[in-house]
Amino acid sequence: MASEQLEEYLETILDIEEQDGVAKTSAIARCLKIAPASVTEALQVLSEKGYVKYEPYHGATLTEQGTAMARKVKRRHRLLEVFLTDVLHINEENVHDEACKMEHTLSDETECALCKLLKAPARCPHGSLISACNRKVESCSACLAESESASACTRDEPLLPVTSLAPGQKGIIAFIRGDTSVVQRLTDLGLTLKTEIQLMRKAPLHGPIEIAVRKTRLAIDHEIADHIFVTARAEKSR
Amino acid sequence: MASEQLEEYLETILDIEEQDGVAKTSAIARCLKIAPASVTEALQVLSEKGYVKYEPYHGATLTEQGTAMARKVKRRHRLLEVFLTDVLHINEENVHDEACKMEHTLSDETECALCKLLKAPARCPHGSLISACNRKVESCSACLAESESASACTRDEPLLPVTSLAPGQKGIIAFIRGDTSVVQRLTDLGLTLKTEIQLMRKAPLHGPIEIAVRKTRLAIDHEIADHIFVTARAEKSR
DNA sequence: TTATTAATTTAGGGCAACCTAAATATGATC
DNA sequence: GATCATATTTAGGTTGCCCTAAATTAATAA
Repeated sequence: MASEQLEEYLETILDIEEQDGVAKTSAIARCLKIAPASVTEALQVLSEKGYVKYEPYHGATLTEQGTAMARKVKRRHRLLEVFLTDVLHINEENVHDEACKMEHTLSDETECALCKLLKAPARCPHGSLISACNRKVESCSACLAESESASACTRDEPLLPVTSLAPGQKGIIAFIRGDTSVVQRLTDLGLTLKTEIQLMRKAPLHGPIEIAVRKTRLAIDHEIADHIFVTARAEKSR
Repeated sequence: MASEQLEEYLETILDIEEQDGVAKTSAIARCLKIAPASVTEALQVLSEKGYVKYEPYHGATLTEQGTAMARKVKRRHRLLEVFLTDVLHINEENVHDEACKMEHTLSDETECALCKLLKAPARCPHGSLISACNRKVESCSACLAESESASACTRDEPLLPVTSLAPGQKGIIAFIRGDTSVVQRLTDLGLTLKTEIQLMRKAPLHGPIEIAVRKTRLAIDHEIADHIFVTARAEKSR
């Protein structure tokens, strides 16, 4: 597990990476308001710990492990934002900072309980997608059925929101965010677990996306798409 | 403001002080699982910052400022415990540790919002009394009336739970925990704001307490007593 | 291709919190 | 009142994370 500060670095690197492809020292320094020299040090540590691939003078990119960790923290951050906004009605301008402080102290169990309380929200108050949790479940019904916040196996393969696929890219549906009603709605469209789907086209700015399922094409709203998560490769059956 | 670690020390010192009168180095070290030498260092820092009165070789006691800070953190801890238990249904054995981590990252605004959400609970799941907040309000109605979590003036005089008075000690009712219905109930008993009351006798183990109001004596349940807070001295009118 | 500029890293330090080992004070006992 | 066990503090060291200043590398322009 990384320290709170390293988690903060990972989150920032994820953000920058998503925009620029690679996180340069100066960009990280600017985001975190930390001297570039300190960032270099941190990158060396993160690299040793296996969270980033760091090429001196050429910036850093997250490893698989680093991406997973960064996404986990981001998920917590966004869940907290939803909680602070919808449940506690905290002033909008304080929500981000407050979530930033709290995100590092949330256990898996509490994260899961919070997710249940908020009914597995898809987006944070600022409209960013909340990633799937890393419990090995097929839909949120599994969580909602639990009376207590039990611990479950964690996923061994990373889950991608279908909207993050590149046009032409294929994925296997592996998790549906929501309860049985959402699962049912998707089933009606032919979107069931383990089905291979291909993303055809994405309308910009949260518009509908066009996908291909079993040679059928369909366009789905992003509100629905936000509930579909895929694995990039087919699940190995052994 | 003290660091998270110093807050942790203050909380511990409060606990020990309430039991033993003075917090010895070794007792603090034992509670926090930290080497005694490190505790000495921390006490020196806390003393410099004005949070404790520290007599080398004789332990430390909280100053007024230190007590206020320690109580504030404790209040947050207990509110969080109520939240984790009643709202999130976190496993009992994890509640304390989780609250311990979160208590340091809670802003005044969030604390207040949480208090409203939980309807100003009087006790944590382990039965310890939750202290009053430090907003300058006469009862919880003032908070509940706010649509947003506004910031308010803070109290300049510390508030004591009536149950913490020593037999014979007097106090002035300064805050009633609860909404108008609680205030009404207490008014019916003659317990209104600014009234001087004297604690006569305390039954052990959360039993009823006997108080004197305007020459009348009455016995009140601890469930009711938990809602009455007093200031030790009469308010200065200027 | 070389020179300059800008980004980055290295060097050298500081501070907060922790540690262990050694020194010292306290309080109880004879 | 001296002695001894125990508690406490001081000394000296480590780690994490930050800083500034100096050195180095990479990118760009002449």
